[in-house]
Amino acid sequence: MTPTAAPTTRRERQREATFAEIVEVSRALLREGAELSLRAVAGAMGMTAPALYRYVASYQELVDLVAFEVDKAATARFAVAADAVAPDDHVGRLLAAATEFRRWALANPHEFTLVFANPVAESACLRREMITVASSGVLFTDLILEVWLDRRFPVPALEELPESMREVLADPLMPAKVEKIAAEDRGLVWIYMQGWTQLYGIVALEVMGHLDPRVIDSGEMYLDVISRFAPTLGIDDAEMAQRRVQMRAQLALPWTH
Amino acid sequence: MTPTAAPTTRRERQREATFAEIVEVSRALLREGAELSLRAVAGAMGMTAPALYRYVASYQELVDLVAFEVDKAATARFAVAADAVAPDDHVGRLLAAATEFRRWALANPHEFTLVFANPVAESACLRREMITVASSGVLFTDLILEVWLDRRFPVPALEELPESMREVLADPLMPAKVEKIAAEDRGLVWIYMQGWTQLYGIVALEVMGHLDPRVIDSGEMYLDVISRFAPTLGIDDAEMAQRRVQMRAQLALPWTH
DNA sequence: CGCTTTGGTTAACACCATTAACGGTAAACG
DNA sequence: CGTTTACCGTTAATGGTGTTAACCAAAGCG
Repeated sequence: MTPTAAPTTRRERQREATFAEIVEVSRALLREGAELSLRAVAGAMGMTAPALYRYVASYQELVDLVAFEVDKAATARFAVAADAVAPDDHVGRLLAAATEFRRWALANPHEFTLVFANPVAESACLRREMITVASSGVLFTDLILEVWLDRRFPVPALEELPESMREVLADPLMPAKVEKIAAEDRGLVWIYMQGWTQLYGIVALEVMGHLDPRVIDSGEMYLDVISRFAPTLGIDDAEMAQRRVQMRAQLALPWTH
Repeated sequence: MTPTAAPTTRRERQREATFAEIVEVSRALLREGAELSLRAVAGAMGMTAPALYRYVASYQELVDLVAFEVDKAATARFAVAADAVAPDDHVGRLLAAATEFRRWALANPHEFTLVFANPVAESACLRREMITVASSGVLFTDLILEVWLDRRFPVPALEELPESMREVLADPLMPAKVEKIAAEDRGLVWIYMQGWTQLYGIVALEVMGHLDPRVIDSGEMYLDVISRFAPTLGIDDAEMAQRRVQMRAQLALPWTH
């Protein structure tokens, strides 16, 4: 999947195999509710804890690694949700991915917390760099770009943006895939950040439970957030009303308990 | 502060004293970066860990207790920030409190995470009930009510709200202080939830670091979120432009490192 | 074949929450 | 006032965590 070079030698092949197994077992562990621990991971693959230190430098590094992989796997789910929509319905694809993001987060709070509610400032540079290429980030930037290429909704000019943001938009750290966007259209990245803030906010709030449980279950606040942001993406009220009824179908939560 | 009854007897007085000390020491511990642990707390007050079980049932209960107290203390800071504004400038007071919320969160990520990024679903009922009377919640509902009593910005009628929300607004679980609001004006609670979602979203995102660091430092995205929500509170663009320059002064972060 | 590197082991350390058994002291009661 | 009792602390022990050190076997390589 991610061949850093040519892993020709047998040693390196086996090494990467067990490395992959470590991450995979870790994911399986916290998918079934257990919490990540070196001993548990090692035990699940017939090893003892200190052996893992031949592969990861510390527990935190394992967490970062798993977080990265979980993000990748989750993003794949968002993508299939988007691809279930007609390919020329770009707004529908974006909304489907967003709704699947919420659904996934509520169904897998552990994973969500691991990836999105773990302070990255404390983690090493490793995590920092990983986030700049976070799969979920590039997916959503892609989907928004897709919508914009279709609808050409107004995008703020660089001049009307906060001064300190211009250099950031010129070379954003966060996702990537910005090269596709012309310099004068970089205001689109600002809109992406706005949207990501909105989506992250409501989903994190719901996952953390800092909202009336009934509001969470109904998903109405989520729909409201999306609806209020819709005009920014060139979606008028009439269209959004229709989109809402579509989205409600996808809102249902597969409660695992 | 919270006399459940008459703590006349000497025993009960001393008991509540050490109880208060436990919470206080806990707060001091994680304020200086260390993380909460029964041993650390006990050690800091010249005791051994098992002794704490005379006061708290479990580690989780201590965490909940401390979280509640941290929220109370932080809310006090938000309140003084609001009170530093002219008492008839209700919007100014609300914005000052919100900005102080962000500043506090970024300066004390540990505390913020403890209070606002801890999944409450997993905690016992204790935590659940506490959140329904969370200090920060009642402060912000009060401030918004204050603005509304002054400006009477439009509030959605119950009929135009999502159907499932009506009973929630009639008797919301989250903050409190809803009794002040007439039944036909309960749409105001919906607006409060919208605003809280916005504020929580951007602040949590910044604290967790899932945003370009330069964007966080500048605070521009925070200002943008507030600005986009302003019209809902009856703040027009011209006024908000003025408010922004006021807010930038308060934005500066007292980095402790 | 011998040497080295790699990948595992066990033992140990320091920390954590939690429980059980015990003791002293101070309040409460007759 | 004396006795009892309940409270508040202790130490000891259990089982969990990440992490390091010392050691050892096997695979790779000259």
